[in-house]
Amino acid sequence: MEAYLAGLNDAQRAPVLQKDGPMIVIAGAGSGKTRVLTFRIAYLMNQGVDPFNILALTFTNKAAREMKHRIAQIVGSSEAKNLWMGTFHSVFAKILRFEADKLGYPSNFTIYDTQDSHSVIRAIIKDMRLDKDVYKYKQVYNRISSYKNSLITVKAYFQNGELQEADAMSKKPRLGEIYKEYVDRCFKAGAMDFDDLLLKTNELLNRFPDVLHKYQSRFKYILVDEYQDTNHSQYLIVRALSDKFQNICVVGDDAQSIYAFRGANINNILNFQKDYDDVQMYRLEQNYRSTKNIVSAANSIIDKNKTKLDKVVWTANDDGPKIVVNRLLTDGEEGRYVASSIFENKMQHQLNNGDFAILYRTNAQSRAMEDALRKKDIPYRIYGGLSFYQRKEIKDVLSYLRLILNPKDEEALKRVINYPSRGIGMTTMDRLAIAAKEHNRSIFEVIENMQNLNLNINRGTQTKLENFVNMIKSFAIMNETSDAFQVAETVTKKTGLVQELKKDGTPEGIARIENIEELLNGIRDFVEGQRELADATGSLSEFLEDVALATDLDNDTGDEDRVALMTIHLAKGLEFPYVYIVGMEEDLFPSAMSMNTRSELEEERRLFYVALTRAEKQAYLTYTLSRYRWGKLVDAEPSRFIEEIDDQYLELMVPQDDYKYKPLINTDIFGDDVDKSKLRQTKPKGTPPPAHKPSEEQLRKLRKLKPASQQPEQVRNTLELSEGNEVEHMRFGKGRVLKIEGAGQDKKAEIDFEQGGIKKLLLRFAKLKVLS
DNA sequence: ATTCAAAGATTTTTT
DNA sequence: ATCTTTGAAT
Repeated sequence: MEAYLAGLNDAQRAPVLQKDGPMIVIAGAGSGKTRVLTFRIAYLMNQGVDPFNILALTFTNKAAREMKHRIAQIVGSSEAKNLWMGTFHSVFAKILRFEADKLGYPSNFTIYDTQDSHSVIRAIIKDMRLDKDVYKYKQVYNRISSYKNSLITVKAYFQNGELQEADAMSKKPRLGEIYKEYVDRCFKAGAMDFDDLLLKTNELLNRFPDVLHKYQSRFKYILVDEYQDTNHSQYLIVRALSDKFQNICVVGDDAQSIYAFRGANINNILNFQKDYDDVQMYRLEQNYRSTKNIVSAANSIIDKNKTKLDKVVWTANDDGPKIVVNRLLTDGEEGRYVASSIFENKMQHQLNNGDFAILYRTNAQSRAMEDALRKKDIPYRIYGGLSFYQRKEIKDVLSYLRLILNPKDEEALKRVINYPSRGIGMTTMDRLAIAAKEHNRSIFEVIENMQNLNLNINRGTQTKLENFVNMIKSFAIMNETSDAFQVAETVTKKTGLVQELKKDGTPEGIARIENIEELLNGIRDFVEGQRELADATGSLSEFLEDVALATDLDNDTGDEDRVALMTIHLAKGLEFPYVYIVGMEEDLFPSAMSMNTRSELEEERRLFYVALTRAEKQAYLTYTLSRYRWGKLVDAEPSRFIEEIDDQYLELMVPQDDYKYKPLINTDIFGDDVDKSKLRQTKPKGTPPPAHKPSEEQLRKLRKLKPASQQPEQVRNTLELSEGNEVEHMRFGKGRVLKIEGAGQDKKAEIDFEQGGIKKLLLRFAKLKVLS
């Protein structure tokens, strides 16, 4: 037996050594599942399997890179290079580019990000003259996205009366039309959205048996990480590809399924054994990551969920300190507490910044944490949120680059045709759009053939349009002989983008120029990096593909020592010695939007489970009494999840009783060492105040001095309803569609509560019971 | 066509 | 509180 296998325990070794056949590995948090995957691939290669025949699908590109790296250490880098590894999206984007012509797409198709998709849908809703308050673009997009992830094409949609009825019920009878138009526009623009990358892969494999056969034969061994978070579309791809050899290994943890909102289907993992013959099931239950306290606390939480596989996670590690729970006055104070605590821990235990993570439910919570860390001079890095590539100035540059490769890319065109302004206004664009539709050509092509098309556009504007098209064409010619960096540099110079920002002169403008410079540096690094790879050249198309599918995490070099700030979703798969979970409050975590059904609430609970199990040595939970939301100070109450943890694992730090009654005259009472001169240095604009100083009104609220009659009535719209033996938690409000899931069965109902109110709800609910 | 100010919406989570 | 959209003025 290979020497490296000695580093595995028995449970881990078993799935590594089973070379062939379908298998599922249920891997508890911190049980070394990445190790198993890595060693399994290495073992396969040592057994003579050509890396060319192995496909490994991971959750992030970073995970793929790291795994590849570790495999390279075992089997040698020249061998490891040939492995197919990456996210579903990146792997199948590559395949789709190769096979694009079969589906009628150009091989250099654009990948629309969510922003682009939103913009297309908004345009459609506008063009169809629909009420944008009824047809909210985000809702429409989500709906379309979920159709695509369930493989419901436009055609299938119109054949399915139930779906149409459901959309009509929610007052969107024309959703199908929007869907059709959206798909048409994307196709005409030579663009695929994220969901298309999976949907079109399915289409490719279904419609072309020879293509299916080719990839089936190629991928003799398939491994899927984080299988609990695959959606139906991904599931079908995996099934199709593994059908020939059935050498399929999926790894996952049902307790960590947190992407149902994105279409992930937990049944994929629960039902895996039914999908293949003779499935071997392995369980990894020993946790190597966390202390006993953390593992036990996490177990006590997940125990509250009803839908789960039987699994007992345990650890041989020390007890460790208890989980510290702390109550703070406001989100500002929460930030200061976390920052001080990190500082103290660092001093006391001689730790690095990188040993700490602050996790939160929503991106908006990062602000308070940032402010506090900055004041304490603790370096941090925020992951996710508005990523670098989504910033306006960066998207502008990228749009030019996209247009060079794919002139049909309408979203890119719209973005830059008049930025910097060239005197091409909305009127002109409207006329071009109409002509494009009429002749079934892209706007770019219409401009190219303006002379022959008899457009109602004056001579001067025509010249401007010609100039624009010629500029893009000249870039395209340059692109044939130059690398991504050279092209991008020329674009920023020739288009006048940077000059425009320089003219602006504001600090924001300067920051944007710096961002563009950073982008150029990034492209240069990318080009150099690509040149070291065998099958890459550093071309523009390679760069754009990388950008479209890269996440913040993927770009993390990890060479800087910083505290990590991220949402819990982003933290999946990561681990840190010290973890702070902030904002443990009702309506925030669990989110107010996720309390309608038990399954949603259970997903929130799994999310909390994920958060807690990121911690190796110690976890901290914080909640506040009031928090700024929508610019207002809103009362908060502790999350039910805190109560759900067995008390024996917790250490409750209740602040001194009189704490909140102290007069809040200035920030000094927080014991904060506010150096005001420094604050001015760090804030370029020179305006912002040191800390949130509460207004008189807020003070009253904090001290609860308000007369009872003036206090806003606390709306407690949580209700427990019994149905059979089940108790459902639910919330409702006026005009809100309430989902009710029946106990363990498939009955589902959606009622529109136009009137709201408890009495009415009960009445309506009674009716519902009769109906269902 | 461009710019500026007022009004209005907005917070779940992401490839 | 912040970001986006809309309308009016230039």
